Amino acid sequence: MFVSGHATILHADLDSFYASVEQRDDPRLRGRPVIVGGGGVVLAASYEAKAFGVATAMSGRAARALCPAAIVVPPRMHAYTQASRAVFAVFEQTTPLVEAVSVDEAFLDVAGLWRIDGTPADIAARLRRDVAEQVGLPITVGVARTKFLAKVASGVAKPDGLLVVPPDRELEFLHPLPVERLWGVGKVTATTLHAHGLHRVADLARESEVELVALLGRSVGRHLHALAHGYDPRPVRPHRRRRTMGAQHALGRPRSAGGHDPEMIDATLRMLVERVTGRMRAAGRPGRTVVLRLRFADYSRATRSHTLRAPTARTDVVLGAARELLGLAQPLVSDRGLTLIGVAVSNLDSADTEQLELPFDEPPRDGAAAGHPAVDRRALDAVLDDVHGRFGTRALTSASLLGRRPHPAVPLLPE
DNA sequence: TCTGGGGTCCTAGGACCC
DNA sequence: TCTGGGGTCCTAGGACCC
Repeated sequence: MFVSGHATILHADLDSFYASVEQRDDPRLRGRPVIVGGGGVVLAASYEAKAFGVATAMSGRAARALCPAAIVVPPRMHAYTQASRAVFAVFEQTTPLVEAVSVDEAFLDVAGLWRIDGTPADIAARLRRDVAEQVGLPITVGVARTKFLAKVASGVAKPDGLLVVPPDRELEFLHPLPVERLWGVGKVTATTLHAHGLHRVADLARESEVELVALLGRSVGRHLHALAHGYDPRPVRPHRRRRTMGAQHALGRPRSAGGHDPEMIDATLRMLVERVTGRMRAAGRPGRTVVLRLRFADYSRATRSHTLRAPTARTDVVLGAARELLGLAQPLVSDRGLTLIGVAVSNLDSADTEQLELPFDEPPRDGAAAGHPAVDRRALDAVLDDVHGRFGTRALTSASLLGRRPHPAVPLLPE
């Protein structure tokens, strides 16, 4: 067993985030069952509502049936974003090693703060107090030696709690828990495990890695075997960058047999692309792969993607690609009836890379860009110097892309 | 329970290159 | 000419998370 090291990782998780913000901002909602809902679905439920069985992602109708007294309020995304920023500011003032998991959740590594700020348990207690005083929201913190155990600990400690898992008592804490508590065990995996008589983490820990891999596949099998033994080497990684940006919209079931009006679908597509590319430009993150997501009346799904030659955040370019992809999927659309449409862009770069463009006099044909008659050699050298100065030698490696894939607007990508 | 909107990671086959 | 192995990129689908 691997029990060396101290419990220095915090998992901080705001309780029923959206609902807590609503209760904070409207005293009449405090102590009462509150549902934040939009589009007929529960986005968040206060603990008073959860006591009736109301859960996130449940349909509004089902939630009202369980808890007729619940107060339903529409979401105020802007308020939640503001609250999230304020909470993350408290995290950052605790330690620079903050890894955001979502708007309401983060890992903090406090290993280096022991001497100055006290034990991790002290730091966690202070963090909870600071969030309550400065932002007015309840937050639960789990403290353990690994990210996974810290996360499980916060889950067990909810709501408004604090739980430390000492390194020498990890398995004692972990093994009685149901397998669904493991990060990465969802509906499908849980069903598979149950079918083989595996219900608790202890059951999992008794299986060999080979057996779990045979049952669940290489990645999931290995992952769960490691977690069941308390092994999780993943470090807290601050400043992780988003890899995709997307937007989607549910259309509802088509009324006529012919499906939704094509003009309405195109307008939706345009709206989604504008939303995504607007966010990309604001974040300075152009991207290369355009992904169209579709869902149909029978709940089947499909994705179609296209990778562009150069990253872009331009609405017209992304919209053009998205329209082509929709055309590609037209047989499915007319066959099954469209109920949801989504656009995402992945392969995101940083803006610095997009601005570094090589000024060709005319689009080069085949062959290496360097030395090509259409290329201004001095301009190329200037760009390479600039790239080298900004990104170092790795960027120069990337500049060889030019020779392989000449294009009028090829960016120089630092890998 | 018939489902919103935003993400991450893994797998697998085919194209293509060396 | 036949044959092999290794690696990367692209596309599509699926499980999972909040």
